[in-house]
Amino acid sequence: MDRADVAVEIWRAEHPGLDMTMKKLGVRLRWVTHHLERELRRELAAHDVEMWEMEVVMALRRAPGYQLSAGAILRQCQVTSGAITNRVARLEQRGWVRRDVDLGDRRQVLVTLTPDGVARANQLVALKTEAEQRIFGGIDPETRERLSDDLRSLLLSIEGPIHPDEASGCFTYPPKD
Amino acid sequence: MDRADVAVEIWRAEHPGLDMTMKKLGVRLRWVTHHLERELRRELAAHDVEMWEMEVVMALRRAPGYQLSAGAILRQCQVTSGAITNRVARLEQRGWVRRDVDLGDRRQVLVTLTPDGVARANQLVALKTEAEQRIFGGIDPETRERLSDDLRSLLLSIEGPIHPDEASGCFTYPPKD
DNA sequence: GAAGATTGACGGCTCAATCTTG
DNA sequence: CAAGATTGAGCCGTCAATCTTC
Repeated sequence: MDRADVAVEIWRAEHPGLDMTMKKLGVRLRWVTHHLERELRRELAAHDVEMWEMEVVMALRRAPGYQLSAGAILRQCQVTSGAITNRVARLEQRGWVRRDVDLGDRRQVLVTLTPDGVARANQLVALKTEAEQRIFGGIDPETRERLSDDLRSLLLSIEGPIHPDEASGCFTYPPKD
Repeated sequence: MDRADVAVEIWRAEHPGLDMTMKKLGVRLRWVTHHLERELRRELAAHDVEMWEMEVVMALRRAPGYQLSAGAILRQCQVTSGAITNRVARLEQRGWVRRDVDLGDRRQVLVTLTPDGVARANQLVALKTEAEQRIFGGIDPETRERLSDDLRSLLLSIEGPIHPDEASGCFTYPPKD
């Protein structure tokens, strides 16, 4: 009997016979994700890092040359362009990233991790891994892999496959609304 | 090849042999949840409702007598007490809820759905169900149920079982931090 | 003193408007 | 005109301090 079972009990009483699988699935997804983020937030807070810093730094850490355009960052972080402008500005002030105009297309701004930024990013990888292990370590590996595979199917059904070739488009978000 | 496969490719290249299951699991969880919330947000926006309104109203809709203490709402919505005070105040202003002092324990405030609030809540149930079907409808029922079951195991391993008897404690959040 | 709710300062995000470049 | 980034206004959440009631 988990949180989702209890939550849908009221609906089952009102509308017996209805399939509650999707409702339960939604509740469980939200809560597990919530716990994961909470755990990560705690881990980071102990090292004076905040979630938004990690999101940007990790996106750059994965990029070739530790460099991404502002637009590419916003697609990975799932926030608006205004938010990215502010985030990058704050990171620049702390000396973790550098901002340059793209000479090929002067509308774009290229954000690059500084050596300090790379060092910081490498710390964060470890912290993130610890948080993940603390949250996901409680179930047996078999269940964990099945879960990951099924979530993969679901994610594919929502946003379709990602082609690794189109490096720049890897994380592009569906058109707009 | 989904978003998670692409994202961990850089780590696989740097540290071959490492188990990436947990990392992928984390990425997929966050993105699926993100899509679910985005879909729900769009659905609600079309009816001039915002997420925070729905969270509070739905929590009350499920409660016996459509009534919950401010603290109970806070535990279901996963926000701080200050946020709840504001949310309830705004809902009260729109006439969806009523606020009364608990006569049994005058420290507590009891929040109750008004008839207008109940009507509104019933609309929202339908909207939420539509969003869920749009997000979860793309995979076969078998996978969906397995996914729900495995997430149940994971959620139980994180927060333990919930006893339906302790009605008031159903959604209580672990001590503090 | 502890628990529950409220308040206000502050931070970060969204949104729309604007500017620049293609 | 379209695309990318920046700006400022407004909203909402967190956090810490405060007040009331147990």
